[in-house]
Amino acid sequence: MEEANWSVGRVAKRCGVKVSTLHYYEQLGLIRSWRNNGNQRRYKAEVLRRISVIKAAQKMGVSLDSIKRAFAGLPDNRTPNKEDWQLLASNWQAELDERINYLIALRDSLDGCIGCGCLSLKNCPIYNPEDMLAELGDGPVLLEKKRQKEN
Amino acid sequence: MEEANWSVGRVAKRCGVKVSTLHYYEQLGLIRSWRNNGNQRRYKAEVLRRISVIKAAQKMGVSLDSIKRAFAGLPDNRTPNKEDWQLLASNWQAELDERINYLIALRDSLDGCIGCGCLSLKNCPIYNPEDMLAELGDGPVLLEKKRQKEN
DNA sequence: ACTTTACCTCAAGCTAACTTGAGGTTTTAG
DNA sequence: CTAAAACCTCAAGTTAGCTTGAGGTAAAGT
Repeated sequence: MEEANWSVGRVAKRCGVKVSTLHYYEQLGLIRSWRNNGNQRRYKAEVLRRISVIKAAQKMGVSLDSIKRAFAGLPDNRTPNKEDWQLLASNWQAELDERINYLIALRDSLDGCIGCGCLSLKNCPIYNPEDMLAELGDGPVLLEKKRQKEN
Repeated sequence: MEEANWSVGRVAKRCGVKVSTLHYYEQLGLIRSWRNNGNQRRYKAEVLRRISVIKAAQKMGVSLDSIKRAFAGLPDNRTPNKEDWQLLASNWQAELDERINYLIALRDSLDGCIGCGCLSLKNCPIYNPEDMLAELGDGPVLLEKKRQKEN
């Protein structure tokens, strides 16, 4: 019960996730632990921040895979510190901005459609797949697509 | 090749979806067809609008299940006409508004975090699960939750 | 007529992000 | 010391929204 030494159960409770989720994250390489004599997982307090960053990113619609790559890009694969966090967050924020803009665009064309009751084959911006909305992609996956193009 | 009589392939091409997607939607009861002599699916042009509504709703983050229930709520389970569409769209738009607000709130607290580099256990609005973001729920499922409460 | 598309059904597979369960061990509380 | 609570591993199940494949039929082009 020392401060520096967390069991899965405690971490889970503190972070509001299930133990199985922590197992899963560890399996994916998102968090790390060492084992005590009895083969039970032990964590540094650091893991709490790491999990919080994961959860924050997920709320933004970032995939675990993407988060993993972001972490991997940090020097020494360390848990994000202030500066790291700022960098990650601003990247994800850019993605978030795009998603918000996409949704706003969608909402606005919807506005038009509600006004006009259109959905006529030719004119409706929502009806037609080839228009401006299409260019914006599928929202949450935007950053992914860009990254893949860059490779 | 008459106007009133569409094959799956034609519908798929026109709507920019795969044939298998149409099979799938039919299986879910989202669209309907009848069969010709050779047991092949035939559709009314109506189906195009229905699929467009589905796709538009999906872009807004509405689940197929939710869409199905929305359709089922229409008189006679008909394909949404202008007025129906206006009703559906304004419901979904409300949900969309909430999601946008949620994301904007998230982005803004992120702004703060980028500025302060916080993520201290006590203060950060993103770090703590119990704060205002939590109240807003998980975004895309908002409408679902509400509906379930109402039942 | 013939050949290439297009279509059919049904089952199984896929991805993400987890959860559940079985069978067994370790810690902790009293 | 003992019993309950927490932990362990590994495989399999879950949900959404489709896609893929196998094995076979129908329609369309030439």
